Amino acid sequence: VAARPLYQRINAMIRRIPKGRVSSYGAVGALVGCDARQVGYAMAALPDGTNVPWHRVLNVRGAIAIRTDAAITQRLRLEREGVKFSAGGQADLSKHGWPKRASKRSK
DNA sequence: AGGTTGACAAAGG
DNA sequence: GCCTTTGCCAACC
Repeated sequence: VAARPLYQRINAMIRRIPKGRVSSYGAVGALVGCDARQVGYAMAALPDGTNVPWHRVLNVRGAIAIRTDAAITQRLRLEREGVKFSAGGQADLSKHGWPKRASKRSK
């Protein structure tokens, strides 16, 4: 499994995220066996027409991490999939989080 | 071969 | 409860 580049393993994992759910960098990182930062790094390296639903990946708080205009696109796509955001622009990970068993801490 | 960077996270103040 | 500092580890220069 470790034969492929790390970012490709990460992308494969993110593709596994069901529609209408969101995961976190830390969770994905733990699943692929690397640090959360590498997940974010992999996202930044994604091509535009990628098949990876990168918009389903949020930080551990359930907020969008990116600081560019793409954040707006990300939020819109998630809302279109049924993910609701709080007033502060945060999604409820305990509700939409994935995987469900590995509940993230509500910070 | 070495130093810098970064779509994060957890701990400390 | 918010802001700052430290740790992480792969990719890039």
